[in-house]
Amino acid sequence: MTRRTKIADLIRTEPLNTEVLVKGWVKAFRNNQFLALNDGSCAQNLQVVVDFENTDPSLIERIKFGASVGARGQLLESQGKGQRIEVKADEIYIYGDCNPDEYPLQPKKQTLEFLREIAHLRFRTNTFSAVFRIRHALAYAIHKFFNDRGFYYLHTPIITASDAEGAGEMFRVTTLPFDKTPRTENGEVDFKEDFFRRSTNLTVSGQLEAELGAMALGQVYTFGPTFRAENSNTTRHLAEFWMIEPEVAFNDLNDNMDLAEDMLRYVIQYALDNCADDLKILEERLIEEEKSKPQDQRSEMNLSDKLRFVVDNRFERITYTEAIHILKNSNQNKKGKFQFPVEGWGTDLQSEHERYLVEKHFKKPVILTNYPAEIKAFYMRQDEAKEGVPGPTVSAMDILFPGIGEIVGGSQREERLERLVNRMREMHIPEEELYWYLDTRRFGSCEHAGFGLGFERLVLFVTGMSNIRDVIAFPRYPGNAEF
RNA sequence: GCUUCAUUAGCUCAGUCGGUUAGAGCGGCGGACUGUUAAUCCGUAGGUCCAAGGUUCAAGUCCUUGAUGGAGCGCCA
Repeated sequence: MTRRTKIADLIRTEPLNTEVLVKGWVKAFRNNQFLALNDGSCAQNLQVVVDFENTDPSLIERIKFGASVGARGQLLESQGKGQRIEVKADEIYIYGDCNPDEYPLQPKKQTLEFLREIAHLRFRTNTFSAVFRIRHALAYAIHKFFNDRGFYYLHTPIITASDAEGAGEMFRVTTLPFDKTPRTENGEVDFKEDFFRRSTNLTVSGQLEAELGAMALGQVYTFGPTFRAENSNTTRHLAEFWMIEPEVAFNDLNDNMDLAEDMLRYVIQYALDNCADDLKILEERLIEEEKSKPQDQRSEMNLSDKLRFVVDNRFERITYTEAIHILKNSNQNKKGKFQFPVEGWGTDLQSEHERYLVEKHFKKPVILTNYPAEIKAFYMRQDEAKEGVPGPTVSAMDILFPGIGEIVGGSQREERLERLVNRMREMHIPEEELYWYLDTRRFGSCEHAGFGLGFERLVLFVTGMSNIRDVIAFPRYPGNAEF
């Protein structure tokens, strides 16, 4: 009995003139004779040559686009031009029929919007199978990067009682009945009756818990799902997404930037080294897409050039204050071409400003640092006053990528108890609720830093896809939790 | 949440100034061909023009409201 071989292995080892058994799905069936088979193990299809004169016609009839089939036969050098090897089938097996009358997928170009509506089937397209193989490779590369550097993978809770993380609206987690919620004497919902005996939510960030781990394990990272109940309708936001959050004791802002930059460069290089075929599929897709765009909107670099460019060049590092200066003096601003004119120091940058810095001015990834304290989170380390900087700043850093915007947000953390508590009071963050966080500053506190990397934004960049809903299997966003 | 664009065959789209019976390509189905590469060739079926209301002699086409989808903005990773 021949054992099944994966197509990727056959293509790699090419065991010519041996009997093989392959199983997969029909991608094309030409001429009643040439069956293109894909089993998901790689981007390439394997050609199976069917001896249509000596095969039961009722069997051949069932070889339809999308059907699950198997073939047993000799692996031979291909007589045709498009491929090196092929299987000359002695036997064809039909495992699952696929009625083309009802099957929504067709062997032709389909819009991403249409495929999103049939996300349960879109894995079967070349584009999405490539995206999800690359997504896997990137996830693996991230674990490898951190593991090789002596980081510990820390699983932080998905359900949290703290709503003080300040990273956005949260989804409530409860087992209380909606029709007759238990009430206290004051008429408020009585969370003492709830599952956890208190109000709980889905996490918006594992950072605070990661900091706790870093204060003993030294270097930790999280890689898990994150939930934001914001009513965000953009190509770069999801209600449920995956985030990587390293946290390192004794690191300062510069170490933090180095770590983030090394990591991004490493994982992108990993994709270049290990996902060439899949990247090629996506690159060709992009080239086709570009053709329908007006000349001035076409990008100068193709996908692999863009990735190599990021790997080969240091990111530009500038302070928020310097960025404001560049923006104010830009021709774009002077000519009034920004929809939002660059205001004075202290307000957050609009995405058109970030895009200008990354895509027009520096033409490479940019790390913006030392933002005004006013517009950043309470836990970020307060900078010493500096000449030429109009107001208090914090040791924050945002990494901006072309086409994506913010891909990483991080900071050196405020390790000085008194400063941290003062800041929390100013920002009305309840100290009692975060006593455990403050304990790290009470006992053996030290300099430390970390950041959050939006995994889907990374996948977006590497795959060259344009909507974040197309780089996660089953996207959750306002009004949509299908599948 | 705001702004804006779209919604016509299974899919992608065309449909002129409001005017007769709404078209194409791909896909499907039937057939031919048989070393093909999104095979090719011939034939064929397929429509609640997103929904409701309105204007008009007449609406796929104009107006109002709503639904869904895209893009941009805000919030951020």
